Amino acid sequence: MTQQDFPASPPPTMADVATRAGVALGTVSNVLNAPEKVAEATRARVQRAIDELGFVPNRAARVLAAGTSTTIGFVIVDLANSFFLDMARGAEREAERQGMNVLIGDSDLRIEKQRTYLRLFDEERAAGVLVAPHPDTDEDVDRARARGRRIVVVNGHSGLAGCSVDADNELGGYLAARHLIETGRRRLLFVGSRTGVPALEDRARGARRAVAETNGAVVLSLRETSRVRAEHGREVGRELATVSAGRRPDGIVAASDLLAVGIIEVLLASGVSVPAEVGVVGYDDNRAAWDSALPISTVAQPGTEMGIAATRLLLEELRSPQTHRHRHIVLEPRLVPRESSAPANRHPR
Amino acid sequence: MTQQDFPASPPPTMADVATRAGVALGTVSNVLNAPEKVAEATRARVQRAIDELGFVPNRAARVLAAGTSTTIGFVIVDLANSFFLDMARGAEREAERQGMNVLIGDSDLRIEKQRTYLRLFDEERAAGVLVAPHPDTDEDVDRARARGRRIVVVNGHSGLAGCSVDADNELGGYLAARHLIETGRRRLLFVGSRTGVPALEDRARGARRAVAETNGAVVLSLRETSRVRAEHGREVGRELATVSAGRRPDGIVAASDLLAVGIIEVLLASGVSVPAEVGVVGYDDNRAAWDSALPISTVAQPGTEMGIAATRLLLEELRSPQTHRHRHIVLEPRLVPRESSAPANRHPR
DNA sequence: TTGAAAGCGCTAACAA
DNA sequence: TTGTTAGCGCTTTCAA
Repeated sequence: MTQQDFPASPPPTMADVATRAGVALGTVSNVLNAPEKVAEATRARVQRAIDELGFVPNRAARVLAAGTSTTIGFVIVDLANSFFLDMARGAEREAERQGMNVLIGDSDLRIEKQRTYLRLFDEERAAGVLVAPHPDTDEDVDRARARGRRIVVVNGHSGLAGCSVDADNELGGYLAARHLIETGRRRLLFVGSRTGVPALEDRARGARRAVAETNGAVVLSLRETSRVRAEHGREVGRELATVSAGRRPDGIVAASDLLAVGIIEVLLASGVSVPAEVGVVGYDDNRAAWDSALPISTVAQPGTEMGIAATRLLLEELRSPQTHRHRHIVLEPRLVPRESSAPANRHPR
Repeated sequence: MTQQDFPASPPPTMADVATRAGVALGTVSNVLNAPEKVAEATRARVQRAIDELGFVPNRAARVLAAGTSTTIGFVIVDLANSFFLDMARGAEREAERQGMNVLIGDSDLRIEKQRTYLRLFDEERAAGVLVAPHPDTDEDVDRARARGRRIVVVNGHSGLAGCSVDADNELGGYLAARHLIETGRRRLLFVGSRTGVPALEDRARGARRAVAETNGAVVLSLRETSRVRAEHGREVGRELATVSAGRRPDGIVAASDLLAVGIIEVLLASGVSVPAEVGVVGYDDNRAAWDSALPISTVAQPGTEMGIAATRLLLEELRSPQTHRHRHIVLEPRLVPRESSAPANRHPR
């Protein structure tokens, strides 16, 4: 275990391999890219030279010469949210199946970092790009698309000039609200609505539809929040705790699990019983929200499926650019009932 | 919003920019890489041409010509484990500070995928590579290093010929065991030991040290498991549930949070009270383990700091290859006491 | 300060 | 089946 490294000699090139194997440069290239064009004996000899030299082809040169890459970039708004990680998993699985690689850039909720990675993949001439975008901006994606980059937007905003894959947020909101209604709640509150964020608007709309189906037996109000993290939930929780029980909502649809966590935390601390007095349903089935002492009912998003679908769309577009028509795929979420919305007539724990 | 894309004309090159701006190719390159060498008027003219054309430099060509890249690859064994995600976050933050980019390859616990990504970054001639490796293999990393690739191993195995950053697992095991002893436990069990996995051996050794300090007042036994996921914990839990209370361990150090989750789940379901009868401490502070109804005490790993340290080591090595001496950095974990190990004389909830 | 030209390592078309 | 060669788009001398 000596400290001395091998001298940093430049890595061997194809020319080195060719010399060593006593063949022409093009033959080495063929051994790598079209082995069937090379006689078995030659192939073996070249392969030996490759192994002996530890030759690793230079991808930059390959991309430059061939003008194509096998790398797909995935720009992800927030890897800590397991919904997005599921997408990445799905994308990688599908890409691998089709002989491509996925590299992940984590925007970490920052618009500048999203821009940085979009730009990076653009400069690298990635075959194509998947983006789970920051909610507050389309422009970077639009700009890259205008420059001819192939981009599929996952969980983004519709109406863009390209393929996209989304979850059915209207249905998710509907499922959550209907579940609360079915478990006996009559005064619903949707927390986390925000005009201008289509996903949240859709969820609120779905909740409204479920309420409308009751023909007035159930009422719904909306509460905006600036963001959808736990701290914003706590703020809402504090408000609710001051309301008299008779006027307080008895069913809450939160726009995210973390929001739900915050609300529940404060309610419980204030002596309001969840789910007996107030039922709460979150959104995302975020693993980071499983923190809560009380398991949170939630609407699980089809993350893995979305990643797979997006990758398929992208590869389809890359492989037949002329016949390709942009598509907009919508996948369905799934209600996951847990403790936080258990029926009021049941005694939890 | 027409379906018609812009015709897929090839992206503009530096030559196009040069022509449009009426300057030479090299001048455009200088505007991008050494603006101070170009007269202001020329610079502005070139910049205008760049903007008008929507020129994005081709990184493959740049890497090829310059022989250097600004991209760092990070091969991560399991992104779903928030410990590793924290490392990625740390690495990105530090890399960004130093003008580099980090791209993530998720091995997803599979050795072949780790190999694929190592190879990919090698082919791309990434400036350097960070690896949080799969526990069962060094060889791929060793091989790449032998070929002269600069690699820093994070949370890996020591004794490798290069820089590395690790958490102090011995200390972690010590902290967990001492905490249990201080909260009144006398018969400790370390679950998840496995010979051949240094991190786990170290934690067990730390636990042993804490017990040794009691001069016989506390005893420790070890229980191996094949893996450290929740299912393996459940198996152990079932065994413990059949043991009479007087002979059962009253303090458990689990090698992972998920292991702890599984153990606790079965114990509670079997009527064994946690933490009153058995105190449990997990390891990792994994967000995915916050699922548990009972918040798990744990040893939190310094993930972010490890990512930062690893990136610093890598960049230091890249920037001064000759004077560089490999280093092995060890960072300290931190005990996070929660419900699962609350003192026996306290009545939880 | 700007321009011209020689590669960087590879692919692919064509010749032998 | 194998060899030859012209680029791919950029950086980087070296001259002008």
